[in-house]
Amino acid sequence: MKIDPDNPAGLSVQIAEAIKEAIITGDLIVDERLPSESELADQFKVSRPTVREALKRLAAQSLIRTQRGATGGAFVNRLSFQDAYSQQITTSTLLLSMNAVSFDTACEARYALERACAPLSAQRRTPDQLATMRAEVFRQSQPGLTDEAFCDSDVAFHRALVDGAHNPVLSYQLAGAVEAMQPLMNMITFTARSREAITTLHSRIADALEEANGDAAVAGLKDLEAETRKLASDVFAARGTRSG
Amino acid sequence: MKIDPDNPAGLSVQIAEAIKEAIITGDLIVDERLPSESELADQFKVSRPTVREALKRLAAQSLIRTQRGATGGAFVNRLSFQDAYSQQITTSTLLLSMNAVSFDTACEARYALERACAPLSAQRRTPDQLATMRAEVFRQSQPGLTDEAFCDSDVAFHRALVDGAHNPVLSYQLAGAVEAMQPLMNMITFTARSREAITTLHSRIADALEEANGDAAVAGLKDLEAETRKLASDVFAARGTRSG
DNA sequence: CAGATTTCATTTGTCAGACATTTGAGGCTG
DNA sequence: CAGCCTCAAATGTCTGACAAATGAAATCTG
Repeated sequence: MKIDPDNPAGLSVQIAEAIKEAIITGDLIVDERLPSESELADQFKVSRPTVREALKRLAAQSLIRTQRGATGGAFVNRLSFQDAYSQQITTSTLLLSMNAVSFDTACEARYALERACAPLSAQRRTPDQLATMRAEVFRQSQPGLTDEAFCDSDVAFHRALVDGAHNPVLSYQLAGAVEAMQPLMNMITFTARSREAITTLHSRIADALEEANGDAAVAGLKDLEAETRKLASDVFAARGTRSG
Repeated sequence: MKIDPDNPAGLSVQIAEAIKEAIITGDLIVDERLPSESELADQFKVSRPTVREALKRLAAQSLIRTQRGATGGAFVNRLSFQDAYSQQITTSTLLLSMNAVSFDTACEARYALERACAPLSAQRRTPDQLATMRAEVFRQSQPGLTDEAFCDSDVAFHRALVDGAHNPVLSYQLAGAVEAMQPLMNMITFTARSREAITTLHSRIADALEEANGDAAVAGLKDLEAETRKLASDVFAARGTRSG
């Protein structure tokens, strides 16, 4: 772990990188305690605040956790799927909102990824997950639902579909894609008729998964993608030029 | 932006969350300059080092960038796809290495996601991307290649396939899945015969993309997945029980 | 001697003030 | 007008200090 005081990147950045590297390479293993801030400051020949800034960087990425008290200190954190989810969702949301990603592009990506899950989900979905989807379909058919509630239900439906694949890596990867779409979806006001079309397609997809028919589920998702994109293009067209 | 001094989470965490929220909701827009550290310290009624720790947390997530000098300060950063890539790769790599994700699970996820790209890539891949794939196939067929170089070439091949879909959101999502697999792939020593099988399948997939035949590309990827998993199970079986 | 209580050392969290370094802006000079 | 210089503003870093949390050891009590 060598630190160059003249490196323009900054001392705390270098220290953070060094520790991060040690974690990735396995030099520091999960739940291992790092030296105390004072000891690290001595080792790296810097002051304690500088070390602290480095540790904060790592804590922001859930790479370490800190604990106060006599036996406290910084510990290498086991990155949970839950932590990874939330990081991914934040990153994806910002990426989409800051880079003027078109609705079509995001939509295409989302449904392409979901179609990847569908065959697995058709084989493995639990009765519980199927029930969740049915319940969300029912909720979506209720009149008087706000747009926001409809979108929430939509996310819950798709989440159950993805989780049905029983592959945590897939679920993790898709969490970002599905959730990050929500702000874009919320820009759309759904008419009663368009809601009905979507709900019907959801129902069809649930049927396909119940019958363990992966191909039918994929086909249903394709139709749903087409419907969603058509709906969005209508909305954006009606609003005039501000579709960016 | 209210800060509770008694909140056990810590002041710097609360400040970081408050600013992050302001960025996500759009109260702070891209390239907008935040107040100086001293001003923030006054606003939040905390000391400057505390503000700094909060800013470092945000910088670690590429949410802000800092610049020294007279016109310097902290600016809201436009999260680039490049930044998002590297964050995703780090997160995915750690997630896989720290949670004992089985090779099968990771492999299944990776190929499921790639198959989602294949039909799009078949329609849109540029001649350049096709040439990259051909070049990597050629490189893989060279004798005397180290295992590591073979894996690198494998990643490059699949990267070209994914980028061929010309959907930056898909590329971003898959970067993590493909790259995070590399450490697991590197655990495998490839025999000459298994390399040949993989290279042949790569060639077949490139053919399918050249002919704009998405179905054939998907079929090729399915065979490749089967081959990879068979290969891995053989390797792990040969090594005895330590296949976790 | 066993268990409960108190004290204490360790470590992180926060603060205050200071100096070093970078860097653009404005003024000065030729 | 162009080039150089000075200066102010802001971040980066350091020193030293105190507060708060917390587990462990020492002490007290039955």
